[in-house]
Amino acid sequence: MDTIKSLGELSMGSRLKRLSDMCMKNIQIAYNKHHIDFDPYLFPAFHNIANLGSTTNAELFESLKTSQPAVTQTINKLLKKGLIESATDVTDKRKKTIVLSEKGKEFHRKARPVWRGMERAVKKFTQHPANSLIEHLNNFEVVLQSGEFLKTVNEYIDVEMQIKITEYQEAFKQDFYDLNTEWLETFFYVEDFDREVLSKPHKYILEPGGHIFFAAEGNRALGTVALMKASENKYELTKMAVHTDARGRKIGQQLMQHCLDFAKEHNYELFLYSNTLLENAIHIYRKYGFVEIPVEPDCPYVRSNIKMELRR
Amino acid sequence: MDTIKSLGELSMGSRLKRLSDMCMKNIQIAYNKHHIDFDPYLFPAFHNIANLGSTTNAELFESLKTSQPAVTQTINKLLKKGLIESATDVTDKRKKTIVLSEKGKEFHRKARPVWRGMERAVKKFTQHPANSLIEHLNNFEVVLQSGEFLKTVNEYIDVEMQIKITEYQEAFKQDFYDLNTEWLETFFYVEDFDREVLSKPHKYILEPGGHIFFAAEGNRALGTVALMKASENKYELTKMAVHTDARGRKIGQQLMQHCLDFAKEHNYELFLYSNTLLENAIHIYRKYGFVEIPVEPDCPYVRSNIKMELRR
DNA sequence: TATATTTACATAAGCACTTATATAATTACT
DNA sequence: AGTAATTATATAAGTGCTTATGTAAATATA
Repeated sequence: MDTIKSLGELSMGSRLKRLSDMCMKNIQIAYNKHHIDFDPYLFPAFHNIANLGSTTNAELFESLKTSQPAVTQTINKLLKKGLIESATDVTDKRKKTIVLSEKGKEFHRKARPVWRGMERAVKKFTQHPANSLIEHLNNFEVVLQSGEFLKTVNEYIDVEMQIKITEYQEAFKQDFYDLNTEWLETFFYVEDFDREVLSKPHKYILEPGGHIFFAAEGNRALGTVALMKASENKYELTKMAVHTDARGRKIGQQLMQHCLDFAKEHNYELFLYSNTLLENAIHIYRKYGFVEIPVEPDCPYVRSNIKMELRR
Repeated sequence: MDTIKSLGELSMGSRLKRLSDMCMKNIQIAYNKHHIDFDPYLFPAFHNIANLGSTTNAELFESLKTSQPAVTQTINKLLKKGLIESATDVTDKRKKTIVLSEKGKEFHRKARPVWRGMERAVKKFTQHPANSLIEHLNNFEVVLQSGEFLKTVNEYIDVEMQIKITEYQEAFKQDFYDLNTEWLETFFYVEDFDREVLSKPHKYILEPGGHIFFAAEGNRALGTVALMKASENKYELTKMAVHTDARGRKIGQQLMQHCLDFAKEHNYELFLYSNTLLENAIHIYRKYGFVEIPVEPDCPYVRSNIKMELRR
């Protein structure tokens, strides 16, 4: 027995509200499952701010079609979450200029595949012909209630978040530089020679016969690694870097496995330089079959105090 | 610029909520316009209680598919409005038996044409094929925002509430009795002879060549009037009564106009007995052309102190 | 038969909105 | 130029839901 459903067109308002609640709840669960700290109610406002670049309370009020206090309240929530920043306008002190914070921009990049997954799932269950609005609502409600929608959302998000290892591509040139300098800055410091090599991958890595790979989520590079030719079939595994907000997704290991497969296929012998400070990295190297060998006196990296090679 | 709309499937939750709010607001306006003191949010619960006859908190919880506290809160609102009554169950003191109050039943009868109008309007704008849920929502939102929905709802409600004057019909026999005794009880008292005549309209009015008319809203009689044959072409206008909760809808005047038209067509001369206490009634009689004439000594009604006839 | 568990309903607090109103800063008007 | 009107945003209080928890009555269990 379902009164609201059986009333059909007569309780359209309650019906829409109930469906909205169910929809929001499902989306919230999907966010949680993928460790996205976000609230579905904030989405339209956040998306709008991200799209406009810089906006104001009044502008959001205009495009969100809610009440002006609702906009103020939403802005406050986004501020509290640290996803946006606001400042009083210089020319008009009544206005507040709202922009995404660094955290907000980072979040936006991170959440994009999740949103793509959600959109695809909603479309799957709602983009089909029906003879009335109620019929559409009935259909959608069934998949929301049965858990089928949630299952599909999660599947689609997983697909969208899937990491693919790709060859070097020009679109990722800047990422190659950024990903590497980021961790260098964290653990050591970026030398001029690093900058030179990282900004000219063609000259220093690809043209001499080496390879660069990226771990990409959609069109976003989350990690990289390079194989630099040392001699005829000896290659140095280097320039491995993973984006900080992609930690825990085993991207380093996927890149490593790809290099190993690639090396085996082409009959390459691999070696690498590292530093004992980087315990996690070295742990992974060992796990994948690298063993420590003596560092030669003329080691090219000042920061390296350990050399390893792949035991075949 | 409409962010939520342009996001399409991606902001389905917010979209449904916004539409629900718009829908509820429109319905609320329609209620107000027709002087129905009701809240669209209460509708599913109220309808359920009316349909089940007697129910409990738990039963409503089951069929409304909301949270149990929401049911309690809704029940409290309905109690506050006096539309329902609740009592602790005799066999299980935890339970609360909920039934419509007299006011609730009366309201239910009164609101029925309004609901029919609302349902027809929603169906008009949502019962058509579309290729996706979003398309349906877009279409419905347009008519909600433009005011077209509201206009149609009001029109349809007006049609559903329209009063039609009908000949005597057996289905309204009890209404003929009830409508008349109700006002007699209010102003005077019901005599045995009243009961006799009102319960046997065939014997006392129709068979002697008289007529009975009803003012009906759908299948509900809201008012009645009779023309009793006094002599060959002289008829007494009598038994005029209008339901209390239909006051202000000019039902008395419609019945009166019908009698005048009918009398003219059949070349009847009309007269009536009344009481000067009934100021409003006498005002209307005068307005429609009745003028006071002397009451004969053998006046058949004890309660009448005034006699009027139609100046042709 | 006494205690634990379950059931039916109520209460409290929170959330995302709403309307009504306040508070500044800016613009219009005479 | 000084006051009034308008604009941009904030605050307060209310609404209809939610989840979490409380309370009393009925039922199960030992």
